Amino acid sequence: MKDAAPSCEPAAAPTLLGLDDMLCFAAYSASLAFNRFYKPMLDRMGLTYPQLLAMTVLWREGDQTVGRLGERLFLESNTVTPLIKRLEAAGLVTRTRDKTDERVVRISLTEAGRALAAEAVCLPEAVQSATELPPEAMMRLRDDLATLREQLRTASV
Amino acid sequence: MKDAAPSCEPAAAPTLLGLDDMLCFAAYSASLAFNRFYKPMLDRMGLTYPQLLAMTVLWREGDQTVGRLGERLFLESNTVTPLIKRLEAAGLVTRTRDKTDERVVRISLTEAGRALAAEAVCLPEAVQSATELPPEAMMRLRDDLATLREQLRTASV
DNA sequence: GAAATAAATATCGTACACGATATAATCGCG
DNA sequence: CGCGATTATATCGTGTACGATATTTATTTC
Repeated sequence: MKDAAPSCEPAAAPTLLGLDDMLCFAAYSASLAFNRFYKPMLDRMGLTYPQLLAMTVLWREGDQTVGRLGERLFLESNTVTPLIKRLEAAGLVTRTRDKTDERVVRISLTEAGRALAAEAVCLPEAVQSATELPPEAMMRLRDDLATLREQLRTASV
Repeated sequence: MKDAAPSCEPAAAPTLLGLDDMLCFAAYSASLAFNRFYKPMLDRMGLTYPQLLAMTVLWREGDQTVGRLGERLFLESNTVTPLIKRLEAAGLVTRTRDKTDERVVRISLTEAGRALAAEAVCLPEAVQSATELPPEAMMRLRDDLATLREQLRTASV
């Protein structure tokens, strides 16, 4: 049986979990907490958190297309397009149509965008000192979350 | 030294992390993945994901004020108020001003709201079968995320 | 007990997420 | 070559998040 959407057949003794018992809420609230933790630093950089992620891809992996950037961030064009337009309006990236395939929009860093990388290197430091999590524990948590994400992604297809 | 906002003093050898090295991105993308994973089930229930969380608190902990609900979800009134108003419009909750303190809005489940709990019990099952994560591993991941959230929260204050 | 203050909720503007759909360019196939 | 299908990006509407601020009610303080 190949059902696309996860279905519900009540278990033997199904229990209604409390908020603090739910893995999804732990991930949700931790993600929001990261956003708030970064906020003062990102404000100084003139970026939002999703914009930081997009810039990170550009800093580390060079020019991107809208589609490729969406693949990296797990977002669709309806989210990426306006985000990139705001980065363009801020003078951090340029958007140019690919000459050989006019459907593709190529995103490149400007000098200002490249320069901003210098201010981003402190973010991991801040996380490290805030959590005081040993690097190995942090890496394990990160990898566990990445695995979880992939399991949820492949399960819902 | 008691600095409110996390500051940045470049480390000895600061490195610009890649997307997949960042714990914050792991949490962010896992949280989005949960949202997408739940979506088909939540659609059948007529709820969004944050609405499910609010309903979960009401199911498990009874009537709530706007403020108390915000504390549980780590959200402010500017997010909770419109969310609850949509639940009210859907006939799942009622909003009544507290008689003894007219500033307070008390949120209560309607019969329809209470009945919806029956459909929510399958969500943990779906997560379990999608991830095939041993209960102990799931609980550890959940608790690690809760700890991380608290560390980020107290650090940014 | 009236003014200042604080507390609880709500409103507004901006920026995501995302389903649905539109638009435009390229590809595939007869 | 032509035309339907596919691909890449963009647009639109709804629902969060959240900073700033408004509004209403309660509390404090003089």
